[in-house]
Amino acid sequence: MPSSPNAVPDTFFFEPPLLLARALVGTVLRRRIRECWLAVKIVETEAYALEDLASHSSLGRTPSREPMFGPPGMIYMYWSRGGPSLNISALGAGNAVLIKAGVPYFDDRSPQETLKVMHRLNPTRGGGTRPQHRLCSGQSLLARCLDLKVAEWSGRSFDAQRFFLEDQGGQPSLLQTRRLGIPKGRDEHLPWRFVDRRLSRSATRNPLTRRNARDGGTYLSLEPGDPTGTFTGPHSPPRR
DNA sequence: CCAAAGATGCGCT
DNA sequence: GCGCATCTTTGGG
Repeated sequence: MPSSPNAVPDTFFFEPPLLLARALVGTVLRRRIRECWLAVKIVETEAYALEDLASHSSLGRTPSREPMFGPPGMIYMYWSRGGPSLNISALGAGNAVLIKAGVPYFDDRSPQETLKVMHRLNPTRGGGTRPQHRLCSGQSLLARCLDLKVAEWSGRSFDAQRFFLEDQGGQPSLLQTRRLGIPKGRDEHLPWRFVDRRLSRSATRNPLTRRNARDGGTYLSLEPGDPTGTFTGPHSPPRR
């Protein structure tokens, strides 16, 4: 028998974007494909805000960006550079969290054999099988291996029948650092990205697996219960 | 048309 | 593992 659904309550999403981004790391996305429940544990997120030059919402309110302005917990998806990306609206109009990377997750509801389905949904360019730790180690890879499409999911809410979020109760040790892919002058140095330290090799480029200058070796350590991070490495430039 | 909150392959260490 | 060039696909201008 499958275990009973354990979706987070709507109130889970009623947090400002930085707190929600932090809270989301370690939670599990459940996605039903026919009779099969796929699951991915989130290992990396980024926060975006209305008054944040990197955010889509800062570019103005349009129909496709409308979910970012909706109530907390709305799904916002967009397509960029050849792939889809999954976001969840946070407390405050225009605020959201980008789900940046994950790892396949298994339990009674989502047994090991579901891995085959995720591999089939997200093959390499040549049709080959990815290493398991790289199967959903990026925002588009994650959306693909859960079969989440912009047209189908953007503007919707989570749904206990097909796609929902589950809190596993763990508080992973995190690092907090700069977001990726933000152009110069667009609030690129805000440390609004959160990575599960233990699973950092399944995240995108980060200070634990890469040493290049774009992260500047600068990050914060966030331990369970810490209200704020502890600096590790040189200081980053101040905002504006 | 083309920039974009990406991904990949390749050459090097 | 790391850095960079190249490929990708779409919506908004």
